[in-house]
Amino acid sequence: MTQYYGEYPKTWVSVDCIVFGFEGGKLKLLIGKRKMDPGRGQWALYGGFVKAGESLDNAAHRVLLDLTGLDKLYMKQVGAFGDIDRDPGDRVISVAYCALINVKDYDNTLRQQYGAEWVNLDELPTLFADHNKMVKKAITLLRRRISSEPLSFNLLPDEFTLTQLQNVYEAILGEEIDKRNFRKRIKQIDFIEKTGAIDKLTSKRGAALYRFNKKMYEDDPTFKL
Amino acid sequence: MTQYYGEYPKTWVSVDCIVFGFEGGKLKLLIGKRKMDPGRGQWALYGGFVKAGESLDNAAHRVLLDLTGLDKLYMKQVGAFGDIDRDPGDRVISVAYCALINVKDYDNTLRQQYGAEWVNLDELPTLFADHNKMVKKAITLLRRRISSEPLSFNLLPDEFTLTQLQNVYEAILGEEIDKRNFRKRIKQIDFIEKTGAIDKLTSKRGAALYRFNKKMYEDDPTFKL
DNA sequence: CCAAAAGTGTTCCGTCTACACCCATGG
DNA sequence: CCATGGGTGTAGACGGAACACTTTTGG
Repeated sequence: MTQYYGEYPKTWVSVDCIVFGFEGGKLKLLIGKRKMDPGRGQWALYGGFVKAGESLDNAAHRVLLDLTGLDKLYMKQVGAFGDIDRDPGDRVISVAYCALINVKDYDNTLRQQYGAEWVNLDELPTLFADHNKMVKKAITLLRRRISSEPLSFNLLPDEFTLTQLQNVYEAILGEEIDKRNFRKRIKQIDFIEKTGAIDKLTSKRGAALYRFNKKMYEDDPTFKL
Repeated sequence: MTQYYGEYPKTWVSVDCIVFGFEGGKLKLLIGKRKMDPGRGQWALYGGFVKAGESLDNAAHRVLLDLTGLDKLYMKQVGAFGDIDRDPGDRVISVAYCALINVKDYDNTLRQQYGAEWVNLDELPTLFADHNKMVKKAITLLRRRISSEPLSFNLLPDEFTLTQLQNVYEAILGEEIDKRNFRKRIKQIDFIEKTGAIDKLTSKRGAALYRFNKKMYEDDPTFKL
């Protein structure tokens, strides 16, 4: 059957999905109770074993769909975690993936069906195996990338106010940003465009709604916030 | 034997080592002819399968030592490559690692013994499988990290001239840097210290030698070049 | 009428950039 | 004596940081 590598040992390889969400000015993480031994019932990232016929990227998408119903997310690899004892069950190499969504885009009924929970990042419980380590690395990457990649828009509805956008940046960077400076910088960015619509939900006065123009971004993907 | 995950499929997992070197103002890559089918005789990164009892990090170090004699290098994970057809032999997931050394620190006799070759990065041949893709990603990471991590010193002898240091930056960033501005910035960095010695090899006048003070760096690892 | 969030400019300071000449010496 | 690489300072532009008040309107 195997032509070439038959003599070499194989290993279990899994993927774990780190799904960040945003709501109420806070960054959250999607976790669930582990449904498998060992560690059954423990809080954990959504993960599963990689099948023979699927790429790592595909495995990450499949696992997330199977376990949470979430589909078609933009996912980015965080890295491979390969310590011998990282998994208490057996030697498993795991590749972590990271995704960002707006909490409201994940239907609550669906979420409950799957038993998924949003928890504030600053109130994160101890997770199964080395999952906390994975989350930590994902946040580091996120912080590094937020100012040069248009990631924030994944965490917001299609139309958003500048205050919401600023909240995302503050949540990810973990520090306050001056409102006037922030808005000044946003104005210079062509691919964040005013829609003309007004949001009346969050304030009495109403706030202008903006939109991320993907086409315009792809034409000129250079910016610095 | 296996307690928990017996029903799940296993996969071959390998590590591939990207070793960058620096010499004569150029960034180089260490490659060798593949000694295994398929692809025997093709240029390739140094790689090998991960054993049951070793972590990914350990596997990377072992493979490099076994195949090149290089030991105790600082290695950083580049990422996991998991496309189904990335390896023409069979389905293998590979984790790429990256290291930096000074070409002169790799004894030439040893190098020839192992059949390793330094090739200029801008004259890189087509490598086995997706190894070119790995190298590309490693360079991207390197560029991103060079200005906030003291990586450059791995590519130089213990004592180096400022011109050499500048050459490293230029080779990695792929652009020319103004000499005066570069030296001005270096002067502000405490952990790059003048040794007092003079290098008379590369110029008639002689150039002051500098050294990376690791302790000082660890005391205050914040800098920006 | 007042609480709550939206919106708006200017000044200052530090940082980055551009730029050209003299120095020391081995051959 | 000259070719080669080493070493040095300044002025102007630019960008980031600090900072406070007015507007709108629902309740």
